[in-house]
Amino acid sequence: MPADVSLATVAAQAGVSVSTVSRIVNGETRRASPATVQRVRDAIEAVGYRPNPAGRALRRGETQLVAVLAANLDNPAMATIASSTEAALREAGYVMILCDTHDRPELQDEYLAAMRVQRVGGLVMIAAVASPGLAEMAGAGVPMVFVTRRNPVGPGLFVGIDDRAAGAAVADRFVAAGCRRPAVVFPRRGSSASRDRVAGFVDRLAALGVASEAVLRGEGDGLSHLQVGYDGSAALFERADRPDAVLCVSDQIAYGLARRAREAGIGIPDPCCVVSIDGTPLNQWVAPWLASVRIPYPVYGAEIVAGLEAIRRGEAPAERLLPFAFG
Amino acid sequence: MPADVSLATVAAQAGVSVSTVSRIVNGETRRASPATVQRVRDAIEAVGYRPNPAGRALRRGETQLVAVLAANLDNPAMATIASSTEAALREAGYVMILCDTHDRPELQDEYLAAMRVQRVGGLVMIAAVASPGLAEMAGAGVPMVFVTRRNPVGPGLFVGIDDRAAGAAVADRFVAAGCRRPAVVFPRRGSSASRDRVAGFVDRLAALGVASEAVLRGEGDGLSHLQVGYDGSAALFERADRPDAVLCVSDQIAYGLARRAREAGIGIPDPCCVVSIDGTPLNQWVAPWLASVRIPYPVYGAEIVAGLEAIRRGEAPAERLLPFAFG
DNA sequence: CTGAAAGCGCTTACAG
DNA sequence: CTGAAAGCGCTTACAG
Repeated sequence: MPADVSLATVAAQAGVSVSTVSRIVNGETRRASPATVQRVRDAIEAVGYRPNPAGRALRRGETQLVAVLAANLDNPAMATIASSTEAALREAGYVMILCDTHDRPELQDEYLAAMRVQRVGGLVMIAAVASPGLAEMAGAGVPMVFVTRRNPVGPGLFVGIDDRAAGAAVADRFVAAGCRRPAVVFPRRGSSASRDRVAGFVDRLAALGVASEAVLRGEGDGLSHLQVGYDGSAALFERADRPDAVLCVSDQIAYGLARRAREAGIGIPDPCCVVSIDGTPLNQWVAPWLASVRIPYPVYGAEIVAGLEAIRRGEAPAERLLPFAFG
Repeated sequence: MPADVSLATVAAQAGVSVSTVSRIVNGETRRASPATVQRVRDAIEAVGYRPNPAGRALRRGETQLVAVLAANLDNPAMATIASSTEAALREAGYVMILCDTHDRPELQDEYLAAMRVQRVGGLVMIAAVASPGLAEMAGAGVPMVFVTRRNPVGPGLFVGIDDRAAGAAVADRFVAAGCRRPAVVFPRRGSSASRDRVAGFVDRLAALGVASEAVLRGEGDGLSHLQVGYDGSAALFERADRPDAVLCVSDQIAYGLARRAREAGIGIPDPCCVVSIDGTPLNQWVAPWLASVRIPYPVYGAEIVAGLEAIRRGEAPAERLLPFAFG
């Protein structure tokens, strides 16, 4: 229905000027008489008017578009964040542009530049990677929020969990369960999130009397956490003194580890229990043997949008740490 | 870098009019002298000019935006399609807007209307549902392609596989393997894809001597195929004459069935072998017991964009059926 | 081969 | 309380 109805159409229908209609469309109602407001609203309704975003964007120098740059949409956790962000943005009147950077700095920069040209009203970086353009962008005045991973090249609003605390919680559980040989599997070229989870785990174990050197570490390379888990756990399972409890810093790493365990004939959770940090719903279906720290990804969207709007209002960007829990 | 550089900036720099610059930017080079073309190109380079999409959209009445409406981004197959579509669109100079309809007609219509207002240059419907607005949209002249599910309310360009043939291929395999009690699990309120897979399976079995009545059917409700598999397989496993071979019309249904089998203490693939249609990479990691017909989702993106551009060129929309294979 | 001008739809000082 | 006018950046007949 809206296609050729412009402000002018409404103005003609209501018998007022386009200026007046524009003001009312934008909520500037107190400067108009109640009768006019009503007449204009009726006219809008009657002709089915919806503002043309191009006209508005041209004038304002900014669109209702918000770009989400995600490192890897094939990762279910990121797909869930993207999905919840989409819903929250829509709710708030924005439209989501989605870009998959494949964790590659050049591609991230290419997108960043393209989104600048598009005059997006905000930028959501899910697992951002360090890149020249990222630093530049921060200075451009576009509201930006960093999800899951902190801004690798500067300050910035962060939405995520307390990663150190999550790692520590797993350490507590292992010790409480009487595990004797804890291990952790993580990506070698890790993000702030991975690193913090590992550090929180190791530090808490140390505080509880397990020396850092006694904690086995399995590192894997590559973008795919499935592969990281598979590769990173290989050495652990070949040892004579195998671990009896392994922390995987993501669900996908746990899936990769499970495949390795299967091939090595090692049972999970007995004799080796596995805990991951993510807690994606899929676990219950395909990995019932897996215990997890559950991250509330479905609520990330709302937090991200709230953060974006806080920046837009000029508030000082404060971290938004969400609660996690075993489950 | 581009932010306040407009056609006028370039024109001043090159010492020509904006008309001339505009033409050259748009590839209209043969009407200009080679010297001018060169001068303008240098100027563009020098000032880092990139056309402002808002100005262009306002003038042309159409943007470089293409909207992808997906029924459920939490479904890995759809996430993979979305991801490959994003890459192909970017390659072709478009920008992807992503919307999650949650398989709900009202939400789909809301998005359709919003995308119309945005003046998107194309619409990609991944698993579209029937809705009033969908029929309307077809008449609006926006290029549209239907992925996975055919247009439920009319004609339209389809990108997918030959679903009947995929079902039939599974029937062939079951018969060749000497299975005696085949079954199929599918969503009760299914799409064209589900229905065709089931029909292809049943018809081929009939042709091979297994009467349609002898094929056990498990149906499940709801949007989640995980749940569909869990619910739909319950009755199958309670029977005295349990199936020895089950076709699940999607990977997720197979995951759901597996959970049920686990709880019922039934082994897979022995005594009951399971085949699904999807063949997502995750299978190898979390469901090594699962055989699949593999659908080449990573190439969907390129096909979708090719289809969009064919429509745009005014070609008659022909189906684009992609090859599938066991693996 | 090139440029001046109109107009896409919107917002916003400014004048009244 | 309301409107005329300018201008955001672009494209495209039209004139030369």
